[in-house]
Amino acid sequence: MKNINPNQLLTFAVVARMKSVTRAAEYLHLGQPAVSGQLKLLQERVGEPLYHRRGHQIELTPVGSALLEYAEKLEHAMHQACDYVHRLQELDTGILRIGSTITITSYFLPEYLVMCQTRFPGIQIYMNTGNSQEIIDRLPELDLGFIEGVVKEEKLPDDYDLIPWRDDEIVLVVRKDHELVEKYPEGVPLSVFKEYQVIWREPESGARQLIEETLVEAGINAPINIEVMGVAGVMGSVRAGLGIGFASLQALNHASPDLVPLRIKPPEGLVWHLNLIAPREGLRSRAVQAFMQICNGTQEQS
Amino acid sequence: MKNINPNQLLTFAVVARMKSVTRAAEYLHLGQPAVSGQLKLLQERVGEPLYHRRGHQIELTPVGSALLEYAEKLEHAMHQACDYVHRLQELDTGILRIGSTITITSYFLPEYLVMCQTRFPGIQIYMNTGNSQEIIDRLPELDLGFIEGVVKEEKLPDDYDLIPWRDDEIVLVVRKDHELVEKYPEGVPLSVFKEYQVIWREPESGARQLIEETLVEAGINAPINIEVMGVAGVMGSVRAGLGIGFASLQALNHASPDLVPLRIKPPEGLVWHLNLIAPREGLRSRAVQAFMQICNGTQEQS
DNA sequence: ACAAAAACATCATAAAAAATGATGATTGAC
DNA sequence: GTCAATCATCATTTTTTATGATGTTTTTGT
Repeated sequence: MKNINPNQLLTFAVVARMKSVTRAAEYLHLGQPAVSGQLKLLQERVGEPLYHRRGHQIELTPVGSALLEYAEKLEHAMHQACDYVHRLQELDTGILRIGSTITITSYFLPEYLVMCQTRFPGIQIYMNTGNSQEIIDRLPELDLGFIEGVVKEEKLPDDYDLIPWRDDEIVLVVRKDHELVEKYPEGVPLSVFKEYQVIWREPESGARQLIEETLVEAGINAPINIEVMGVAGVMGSVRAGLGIGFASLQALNHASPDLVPLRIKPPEGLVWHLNLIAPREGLRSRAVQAFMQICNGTQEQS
Repeated sequence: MKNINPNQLLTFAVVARMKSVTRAAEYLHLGQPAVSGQLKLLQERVGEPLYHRRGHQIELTPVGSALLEYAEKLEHAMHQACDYVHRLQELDTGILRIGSTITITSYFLPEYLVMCQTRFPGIQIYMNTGNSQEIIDRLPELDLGFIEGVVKEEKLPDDYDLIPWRDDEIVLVVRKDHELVEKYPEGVPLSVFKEYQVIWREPESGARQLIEETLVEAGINAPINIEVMGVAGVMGSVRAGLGIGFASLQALNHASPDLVPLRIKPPEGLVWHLNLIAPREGLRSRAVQAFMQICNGTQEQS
């Protein structure tokens, strides 16, 4: 003999509440014989009658009403689950674990995070900051990663894609009164890194790595005397007159006006690419899809 | 698009717990593709992935583990319901609402009630005492009725049957020192009801109705001067010397030895029939079936 | 590093379950 | 007593679910 089927209990709960097979059937968008059949099966499996006809209505036996309590618990649990799924589909809930580098976290992401929170208040966002390698290592626990520069595809878990996001420019950061401002108003040559005291970022910094690669390509060997952690540290040192620094152009937008950006290696400048690491298409949660759309500026409306 | 199916959630719960599709399939006595298919459907309906393969194991996404909580609630509710049904089938639970007349309640049923409680401690018994008519009227709320004498079949709700249970004898009750004891040691004629002061039961009493019918048949017109409620009342009055009474022979078994029974209308005596009113075969709860078997003395062992 | 084994996905097909529509029986109302 | 409403039952069709075979990926053992 077969076991009890949850659907039969759910059907039974509706019938018991409505006290009518016909109305329960309507409620469930089914025909009346379908409901009758389910009830019959349920009673066979329970082994005794759960109700009997009392005129045009239906009356539960004691066993029936005892079973009803369990059926209603089941109904409640089922309702909760459906409700959760529904909220998920409406993006009224969800989790987004983002990993990103210091620079992106500080100067690029905030506006998108705000947009996401505003548009989908139900989505919980967890931020996780680290250098590119750390982010790649933590990918399995992340929904979305943001890094500067390219990563060899084979270094990514292969159900993740590297997707170009935005382009940005690395610029030299100098004090407004620095001689370079007058000397190279259109942009400085790479040689300045050899000729001036440079405030370097930490070795893992994407910006520093780009500069170093570029210098190697140009055959310039620049000494590294001063090294500070983070964009803010560089800016502080530059502002204090310790030397010249470099940073993402975006970072300069919100800096104090006594620092000015100078294009490096004119006329095209030192462009770098910010990339997004996301699960392959089809493996993305709705929250991820939503955030990616926000990042691409192509928001749809609900 | 279809809605979520409880079975899919239950399957998902097992897979998540086992962290393996294959082992979950074994646990559920299904093939592995069946489980894979259910999971696939569930994910389609939820709209995003719930897990991903991580080597040979399975790892839930955040949405997956959130949904798992609901799935486990569902599983728990389902388990409770199945458990209830199972206990029901083992008669470890159940309800028995019995209606019976005063006489049967007091002198016939107790031993069976004790047997039932001993054998099936989980069954709850509710007793309900009233005269035959009251019991018949309350049948819809009862599981089992016990009455004396016959009821016309058409007066019963037609999903109930009248089933002969035991035979009993109505006897005259007199004091040990009463003259009738010596005069009619083998049994008294009906005429004693006319010639002696009789303590009558209330008019609804089955025993009284049987006596009255018998007297009418015999053309004897007996005066009714004293009327008391219940067997115990009759016995008390007889013991006090107020007159003679009548009662079920069974009632005399447990009475004090200063009262003696005398057969009425020898040699066959005044036999009456105790009947049981039960739902039609197939409409009986397991508890009812069990109690009926106890009443018939044909107990099976578990 | 390579082969074998284990775990899961996918597909076409078979089996089982559920829904339907038609019909009959019972009940309550007028 | 007739009519309308409600539920049960049945044969049939539709839908759902499970299966067996096969392919892919990951781990394990040598």
